[in-house]
Amino acid sequence: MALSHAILTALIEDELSGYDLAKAFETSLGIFWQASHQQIYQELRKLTEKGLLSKRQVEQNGRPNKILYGITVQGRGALDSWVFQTAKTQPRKDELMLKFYSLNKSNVAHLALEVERRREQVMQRLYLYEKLRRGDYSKPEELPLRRKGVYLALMAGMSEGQYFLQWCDMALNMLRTVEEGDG
Amino acid sequence: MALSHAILTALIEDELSGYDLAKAFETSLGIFWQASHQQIYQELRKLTEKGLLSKRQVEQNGRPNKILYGITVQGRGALDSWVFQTAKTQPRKDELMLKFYSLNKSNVAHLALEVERRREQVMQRLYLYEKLRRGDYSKPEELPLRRKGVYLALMAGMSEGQYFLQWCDMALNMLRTVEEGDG
DNA sequence: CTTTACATGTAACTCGTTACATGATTAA
DNA sequence: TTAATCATGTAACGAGTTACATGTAAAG
Repeated sequence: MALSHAILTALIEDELSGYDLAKAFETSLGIFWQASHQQIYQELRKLTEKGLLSKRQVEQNGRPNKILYGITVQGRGALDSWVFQTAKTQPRKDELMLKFYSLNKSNVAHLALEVERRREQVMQRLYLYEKLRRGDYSKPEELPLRRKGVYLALMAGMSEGQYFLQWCDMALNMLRTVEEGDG
Repeated sequence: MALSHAILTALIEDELSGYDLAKAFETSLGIFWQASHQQIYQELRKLTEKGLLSKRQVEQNGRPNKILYGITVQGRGALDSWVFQTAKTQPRKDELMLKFYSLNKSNVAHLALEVERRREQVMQRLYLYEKLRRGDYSKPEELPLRRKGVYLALMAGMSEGQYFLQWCDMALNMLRTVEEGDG
């Protein structure tokens, strides 16, 4: 049930459209939560029906009109009490890692390729996070409290990425040694 | 659709029951994939219907009879070709990290507590992984190829856990400073 | 002329969780 | 006698993905 809370979280400081939210899930919010626009629009409807969000149409010229959603008083209440509920450990799933349990002579080259591809993706994410860090989060000590929280999430995302890059290098080394030795 | 492949993966070397599989998802396989027994039994039925698994009853005395599942020739084929399909990046979701975007004076103490609890859970996982590493994976160079793959997954799980412990320490430090400063 | 960005939705389906359901054996 | 381990399932619901559906404007 955390998508609803992720959306409420995104609306703490600004009113956003469904489209804006979809982008937010690709950037800063996206460090630890993602959602497709299809999921977002359905959830926005539910949250509005429950009175946790308000909506208003915004006319635009040269562009499609949009609907801006804002968090209501009840919405803030729901978000605040959610923070106090104990989060259960998020299951960690990764298809690529699962594939390594099937490592054999015929797929070792392919898996090396997939690791390289994934390494590239993680590098791009890290580049994005680094821009955020240098931008709004360059002086963490001086940030208001809420932003310090976002900073901590950003740091978690960055160090996870950095460890992954190190793992990639080790794995690629091992895979190449195996390929040469067997190949 | 990866649960089916996770199950096939677990059966590469041994025949296992649904119950055994549930345990496997809590230990070595569980590093990067988890599933409940309810999910497992349903998936076993589907895989058997598709001819990717075979099953046989095993009579036991003093214990309930069990059903052992084994991978069929078609099952191995499906697993092998799955490895060659490009894995899409697994979305990374974490409710606890999401909560940090709502950090404020009234919840800072609670979030510190949740971080401590999570730290403890991760420590326990690391302890389990360390036992595995010292056991079957103490000499990675000498492992057969498939086991080298499992070793790499294990290393990924371990370094992810270790980064997380470091992050916890940094986060707890920051949260305590804030509590003192504001409290 | 083609792609990207802007903008919002529905329908069908699959995946995953929670609750329900049962029952024997062993260790504390 | 209480909890843990062994052992297998169904039903209902909620979460998430994929496919379908439409249309304008700006940039290359």
